[in-house]
Amino acid sequence: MQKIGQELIQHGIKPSLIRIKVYDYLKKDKDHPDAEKIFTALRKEIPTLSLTSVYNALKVLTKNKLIREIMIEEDEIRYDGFIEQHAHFKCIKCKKIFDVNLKYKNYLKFDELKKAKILDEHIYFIGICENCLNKEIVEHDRKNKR
Amino acid sequence: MQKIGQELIQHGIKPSLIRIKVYDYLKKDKDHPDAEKIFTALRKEIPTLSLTSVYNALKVLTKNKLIREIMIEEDEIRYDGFIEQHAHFKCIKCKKIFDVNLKYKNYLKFDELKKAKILDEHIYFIGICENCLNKEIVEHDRKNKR
DNA sequence: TTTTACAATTGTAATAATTACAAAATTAAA
DNA sequence: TTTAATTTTGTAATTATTACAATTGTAAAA
Repeated sequence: MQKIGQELIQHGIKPSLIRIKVYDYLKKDKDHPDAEKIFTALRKEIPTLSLTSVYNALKVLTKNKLIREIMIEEDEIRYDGFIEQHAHFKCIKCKKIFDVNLKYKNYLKFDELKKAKILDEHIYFIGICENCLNKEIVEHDRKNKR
Repeated sequence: MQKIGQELIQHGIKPSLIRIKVYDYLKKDKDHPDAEKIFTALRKEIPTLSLTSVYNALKVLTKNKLIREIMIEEDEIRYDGFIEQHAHFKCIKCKKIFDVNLKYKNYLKFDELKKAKILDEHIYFIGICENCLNKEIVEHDRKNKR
């Protein structure tokens, strides 16, 4: 908690309670939550909390590169408390986003990007996760049972 | 034009005028337009065209994998008439999306995805393109000129 | 050709996540 | 303590996309 405050300061962010709590929450919830989920969770501790404040905190944290926005399907922004290079997999059934470890090459060697300034990069997959696939099989068997 | 109709049929899409025109437009406009831009362009030929119809056509084409949706910044869907594997680079200044040729390995070997069903994958970069970088330099020089 | 059925198109209204903005509260500085 | 600056809150606005019902168009059957 104290340590998180330090981390914010090191990244040029004034460590207000909300910012600390939002960042702390993102470090603990590995499911890549959206603003609403963070809001609902933190409201239990901070009853006066507003959704706008959560968005504000997320914006500041993103701008200072402590967290990352994940845009996969267009109707929501999800947030990731870890900025180390990794990819994502989003299940279209359960909407969960999973981390995917990915040690890939430095793409900057590609001609088209040589003279551009790269600020961010993202790799993601969309599909159906193992768990939801199994559910589908069970469902299918149930319908065709004799 | 006839050929495009054939292509739709081959992908199980009934080749209506709007669907043909939308797909044809996407094949020609390499700037990865959004629905609005397509609508504005095609309206000149088809005065009765509605924006909803453009969205409908784009949905059908996407579902049948003739085109691809590109979600990079959360406030818009851009469309790509080419489904061959490639990445994108979006400039945050001019909002253009560029193609990036990318011959990368088959990621499916990664453990996390072994048992999942992958339907789609996407790689993109965000930054400032060469052209906009140059503009910034010019602007900077102009301010500091002696 | 007429009838019928079905699919495509249109127009309007709804949706909903995010942002804008101004007022209130809090914190830091003088 | 007073003042200034920043953070937080609440409400309203924004806006791309979707839902939906009505209309139009198309193609097959009689």
